[in-house]
Amino acid sequence: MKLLKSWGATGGGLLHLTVLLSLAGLRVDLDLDLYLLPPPALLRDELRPPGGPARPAHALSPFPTSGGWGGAGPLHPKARELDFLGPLEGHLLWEVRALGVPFIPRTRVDAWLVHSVADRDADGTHGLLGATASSAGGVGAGVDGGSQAAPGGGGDPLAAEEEEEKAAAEPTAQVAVSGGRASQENEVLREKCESVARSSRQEENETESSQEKSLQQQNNEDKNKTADESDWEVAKTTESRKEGVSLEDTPFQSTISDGMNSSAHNVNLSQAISHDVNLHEAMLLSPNTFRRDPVTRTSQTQEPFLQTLPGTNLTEFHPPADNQMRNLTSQDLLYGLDANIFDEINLLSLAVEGFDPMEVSFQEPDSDSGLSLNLSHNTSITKSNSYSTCNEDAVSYTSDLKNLSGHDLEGAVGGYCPEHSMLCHMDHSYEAGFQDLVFHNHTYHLQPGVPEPTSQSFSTSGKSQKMNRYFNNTDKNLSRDERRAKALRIPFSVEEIIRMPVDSFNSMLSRHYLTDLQVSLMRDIRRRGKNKVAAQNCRKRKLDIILNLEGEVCNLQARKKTLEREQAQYNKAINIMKQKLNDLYHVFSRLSDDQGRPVNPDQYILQCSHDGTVFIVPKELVAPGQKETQKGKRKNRS
DNA sequence: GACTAGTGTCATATT
DNA sequence: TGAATATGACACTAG
Repeated sequence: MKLLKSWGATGGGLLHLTVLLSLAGLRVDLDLDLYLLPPPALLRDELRPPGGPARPAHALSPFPTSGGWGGAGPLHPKARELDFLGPLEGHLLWEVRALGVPFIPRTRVDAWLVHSVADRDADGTHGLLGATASSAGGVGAGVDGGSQAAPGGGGDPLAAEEEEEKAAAEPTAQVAVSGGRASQENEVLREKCESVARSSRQEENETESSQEKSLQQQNNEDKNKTADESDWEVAKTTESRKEGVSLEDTPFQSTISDGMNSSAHNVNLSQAISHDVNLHEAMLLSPNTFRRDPVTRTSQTQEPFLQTLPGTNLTEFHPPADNQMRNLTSQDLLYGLDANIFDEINLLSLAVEGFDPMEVSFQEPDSDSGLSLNLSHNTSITKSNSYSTCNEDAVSYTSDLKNLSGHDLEGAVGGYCPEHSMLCHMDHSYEAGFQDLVFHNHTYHLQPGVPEPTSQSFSTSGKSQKMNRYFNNTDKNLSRDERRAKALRIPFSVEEIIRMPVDSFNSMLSRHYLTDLQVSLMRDIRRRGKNKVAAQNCRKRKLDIILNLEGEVCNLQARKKTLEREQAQYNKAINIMKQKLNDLYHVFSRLSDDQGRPVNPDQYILQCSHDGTVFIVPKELVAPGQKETQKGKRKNRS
């Protein structure tokens, strides 16, 4: 459904914003023509009902108010720094609020918007998430909300309370509150809404026609839907002509509000929706519902809710790719603005004041690390029942849902989680564990099988086992550190964290806005990663040393064998030499002189010449040195 | 079920 | 002094 709003009377430059709204698994494309408004005071005077009371002071946001809307809501923390939303934040808030429909945040800016608008609804009677319709077709509510905090905005607080009570009690009468000058603008607005709604319905009808061809089973449902849409169109047109445009008065709005606040999702909810059903968003929306109503949470299941969406082919549902979703949010929401700025904002939002990534952490089911940060963040659903009482939590909560659902896990670590649709099939016991996971577990890893004693984490229940299995299945291809990094939304890959030089690592830590927890985890990842590599190298080195030692032993054994062989050969040669000498001595003993007498060995010696000739020489003819040599030889022979 | 190899991690020492 | 590296010890897992 596309709605077009324009503030013709207020004039100004045209700023076209396309806001992607998601409602109970229904994606609602809202085209907003926002004109740069005149100064807030002028706008308040122009749009506020004549004599309309300002909102009571107790409903003011605790956040610092912006200058753009005169206290309409808190500035995005990064908006203060970048000053990009100064002229826009109030307008955008107003537009979102004016729709009176649940707004599923996709980006930090979205979360902040939801948070801001919810904060503005501090009285608890309004709000985007499951709140009842804003008063006076949103116009009055928005203006009043903007004027309530305006310096010198005037108005009686008591009267404002009465007005709000009256509006809560008589929603239909709220239109009259915005009468007067606003009625003329409503008339113009109504015409534009009708024209855009017609074109939108035409597109939807075309889509339905295509689906009817392929999905014959849904024919009846589509026909009913078309009929219902016609009825809704007639009713809306008639009602609008009677009372002016009031988005909240449409069946769509009322149904949405009812659906958000209770388990009843009647058929009207599907009347104004497209067939592009996002089950993941439906899942995301469901916790909002049971978050507001725990009783309903336990009694309501997801599937019946989905089954109440006629024309929705759940079996053929294909969740949109995450990049598509991101494109839709980053482009549609901030269309016309510098995307780089908002990319930076999304990155910077990691360090947004009040946003604690630990809130999105989960218990590591299979980690054997003993490191436990044991942060004690008491953010809980019970505290978030009223967004106006837990502002920071509101932002964190929306972020948590995005994160855990896999939608916003597409950072450098982990990437897009294609299994996010699995969440849509979880029963509520699972969701309860999911809830515990989000809001009670503040450790990012834990000894496997060892329940966290101080945590109400899901690890201590059957739900937690389901959750563990889910994460094990979902991230089983990821390392523990990768899962941890993904849980903490660290915008760097584990490989980068480990591999980059220390200078680059430190500069990276200083350049980016990272929480202490993220920095700590990154350092742990880096330390563990390097130690892992070191351990691998160490083991490899140890193995190499062992192998080298084994090779050395083999070499030494071979050397020993060689030496033994050489020794044997030498011994053999020595024995041969001995044998020759013995033989020679035996010949020498048989020698005789010229008279035939045996030669006395004590008087003669054998002397070898250089040419091998052996002479028998009398000892008295041999030099003293030669005599000693001959004596030694004789001793050896003996 | 015991055993073993491989691996991750931590604590500590060394560079 | 801090970071990187090396290594022993322990726990866990898979075969």
